[in-house]
Order: sequence, then C-alpha cells, then structure tokens
Amino acid sequence: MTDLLEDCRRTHYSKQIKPEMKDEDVVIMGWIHEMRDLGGIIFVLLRDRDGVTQVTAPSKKIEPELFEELKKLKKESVIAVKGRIQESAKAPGGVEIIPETMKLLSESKLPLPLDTTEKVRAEIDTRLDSRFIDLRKHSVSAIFKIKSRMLHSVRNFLESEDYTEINTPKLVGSATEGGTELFPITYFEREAFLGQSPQLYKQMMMASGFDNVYEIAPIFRAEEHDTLRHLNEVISIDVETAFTDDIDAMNILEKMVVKAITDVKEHCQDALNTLEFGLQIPETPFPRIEYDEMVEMVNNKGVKMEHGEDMSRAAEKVMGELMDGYYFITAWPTDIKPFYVQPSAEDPAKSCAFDLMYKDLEISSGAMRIHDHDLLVEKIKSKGLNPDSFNRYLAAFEYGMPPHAGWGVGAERFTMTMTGQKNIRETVLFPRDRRRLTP
RNA sequence: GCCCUGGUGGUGUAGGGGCUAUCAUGCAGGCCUGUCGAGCCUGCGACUCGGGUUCAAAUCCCGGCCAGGGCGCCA
Repeated sequence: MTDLLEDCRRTHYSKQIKPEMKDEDVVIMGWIHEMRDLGGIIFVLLRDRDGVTQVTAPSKKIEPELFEELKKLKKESVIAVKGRIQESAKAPGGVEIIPETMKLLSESKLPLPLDTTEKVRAEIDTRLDSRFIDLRKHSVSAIFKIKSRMLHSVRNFLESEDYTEINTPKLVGSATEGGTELFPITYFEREAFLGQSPQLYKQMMMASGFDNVYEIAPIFRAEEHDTLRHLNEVISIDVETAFTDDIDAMNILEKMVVKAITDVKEHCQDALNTLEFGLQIPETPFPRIEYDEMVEMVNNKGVKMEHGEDMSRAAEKVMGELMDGYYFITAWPTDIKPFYVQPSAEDPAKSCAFDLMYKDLEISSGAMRIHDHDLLVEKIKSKGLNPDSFNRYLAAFEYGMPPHAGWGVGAERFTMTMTGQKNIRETVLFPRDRRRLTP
C-alpha cells in the first residue's frame, strides 16, 4: 500500500483554488464529501482540511475508464484527483476540476456512523463515539483551530512578557492539598494520585529565582459532576509571578485574555465564520467587583445569597445577566478560599483572591499568595490540614521566598467563550467525564 | 450523588397494550449531462437490557445500563 501514492502529491488545498487559475493542472486530495451521479455527468465533492472542491466529470469529456471508476466511489473514501481547473459560473465557488486521473487511496466502509454533510444532526454522545469522523465536519474542526491558536497566542504572549515555561509532575504522592477529590493510582508498591493543580509546585518555583513561570498542562479532578462546564480532565493555563501582588496578577491576566482574543479574531476568521460566531474584543480594564458588592447585586435580583457563601449556580446566572462580558470578582472572604491565599492587610477577613468571570462562567481564579512561612503553617492548621504532610512545600518558604501571585485559566472554558460553545465537551477532542473514558 | 425527562433502522425522529411500526436522511438497484439540501422509481434496515403484570408488552410496572436538562460537589 505504501507505493500507492507513488510520486503523487497534493499541489493545492480547496481553499487555494481560484477561478483565475483556470487551465492549470492541480492535484487535490481528501475525502468524498458527496457524490451526485446524474447519469451522463458526475459531480464529486472533495473535502479537505479547509474546504470542498467540486470535481466535475462529464462522460463525453473524460476517459470512459475514469468515468466508470468515479461512478463506483463511495462517500468518505479518500482519493487523489489530478485535473484541470475550469472556471464555471455553474460550479460552487465558480471553479471546478475536470479530472484526468484519480487514485482511490482508501475506501470507506458504509453506512457511516455519522452524517458528515450535517443533513441529519447527531447527538454529542454519538459524535464522541466516532469523534474522528465528527471532526471531519468543518463546524467541529473550527473549534480546535481556534483552541490551537489561542494556546499559541497565550504562549507567545507569556514568552514576550519574559515568562519561563515549566513542567511539573502529574503523578503526585499525596492527597494533602485538600479540597477536590483526587484520582488514586498505583505507583509501584505505593498509592499515588493524579495532580489536581500545579499550585504548590509553581509556588515552590517562586523560591527558585525564575520569577515568572507558566505551565500549560492537564489537571485531573475526581468530582462526580455532570454538567456542561465540568470535565474530569482539563487543560490549565497556570501562571505564577514573584515580587507581585493580586493587582499585578489581574493586570497580566486581563492583558493575556485580550491578546488571545485579538489574535484569534485576526487569524481564525474562517473558523469563526464557519461557527457563525461574532467574537468581540473586550475593553480593558475589565470591571472589578468586590465580593460584598456582588452579594448585594445577587440579593437585589431576588436570589438569596448569604455573606460568606460561595456562588451558587443561580448566583452565577444572575451575575451573567447583569455583566455582559469579562469581569473580576475580588476581595473574597478569606474563609472560603484555600490556605495559601493572602489575607488583606486592612481586613484579614477579606482576601487577595479574585475570580475572572465571563458572563455566568468562571474562567480563572487567582490570588496573591502567603509567602510568610509561619502564617502559612497557621493557615494550614486552621483548615484542618496537617503541616507535616506539606514539609517539602513549606521548606521553600524558609530560605527566602519573595511575595508572589498567580492564577490558573481553564483552557476549555476560555475556548468556549471564544467559540460560542455551550458544552465544554465540544472543546475537547476526547473528553473525559463522569461516564466517558473512551475513545 | 439528587430531582425531572427520555432510550424506536447506521443517523435524527413520529407513535404509545393487538398496526404490515411513521417520516427524513442513509444504503442497494434503476432513470437522468449542470448538480450544489439534486430529482424521480423500486428495494433494505429499528422498538436499550433483565425481570414482572397480561390471552397479548416496543407500549404498563420494577430494576440495571445509558443519555438529555437542572442542581449539588468543584481547596
């Protein structure tokens, strides 16, 4: 099979074929999107990465053998066609290819598990079972082109701001960070866990002299949630910066968000058009609302919320109606934030923690961290955790730890806001949720 | 984990104690030289699984599994 291609190589993608190129010979390769056999003329719609090109085969104008081969083709088979570009007002896009030779590179089995032409829509569950075919739909691949560009842009931005990319372990030895449920795994003769967050590692890096670090990597949460905005494996864009506070952290986050959106809007217009999504570049600075004020806003809208509570789903929805784009919620009560969050100097009941929201969706949370060893130990105790199990982490605070701040952005939720998706599963190639572990 | 709703050809659906189980798309065959959601003709293909009620269950009841929506959980 390896010599099937021989010296045949693609010369153009569908998108590159223009009417001005008439009479040129080209080789296109891709999947058969649709076949329209009218008897004396066959139209083969050939789909590749970015578009669809019509191959037009009139029986009188091409070799009879080629005509018969084309007649036998099946949907979603992979072919290479060499042919001449013809300008035609009757063809989609004003161009078509008159075939000279055709190679069948891979024949598709039928029936298909999904309709790639989207005449009959399929449910997300069916689509995920056959994700590789689902992704052949340009309306699906567009989401991942945007996600790719967003991640690229985030890296570019952070590198330009003098950040160093780091990699921290995803196999961790203890569940002592507290809070979320962890996935236990077998690590030789011991028990270990999948990392829920690079939090403690990126803080330890603050004692290393790198100053600005970031990591883009998966995090794992063993919560049995079953919603449109939670998954058990997601990509976290994590940042930590030394000699800074929460205000600096919010500023850099805001800058990164705008930069990524601007970049996607500039480079992914085709994908955005395919999704029919009008991406708006948000204005800066993003509104900053204190927690106390938010509680008041929620209660004024008739949704009950006690001071000191975390946001309920109903509270998030109310805020989503009141605030149209991105906004920060700041000055969270220290009590409902993790042990490493710095209490405010003026009022220790308030913290230097913030959340970045997009309408009713939490995109990021961050904070200035405690860098004082003794205060940190005290906070660990007050949360009912054992400081002994944080030995290696705490040691980093004993030999010169600068003040620092950071945040983590959920890459998939961020992608949802850039693509208009309502289900987080749409933004992951092979999502892992409560029930799904394959493919 | 809780509440509500559901599971019917490959895909998406209608129906709802006894029907030849609806429609679209698809697939197979036929006709057709400008299709572009091609059209027309013929055919193919389905009641989630287990138990129960009943003369009779795809339909009613119970349970499992799975899905959709909502919530909780998510330092």
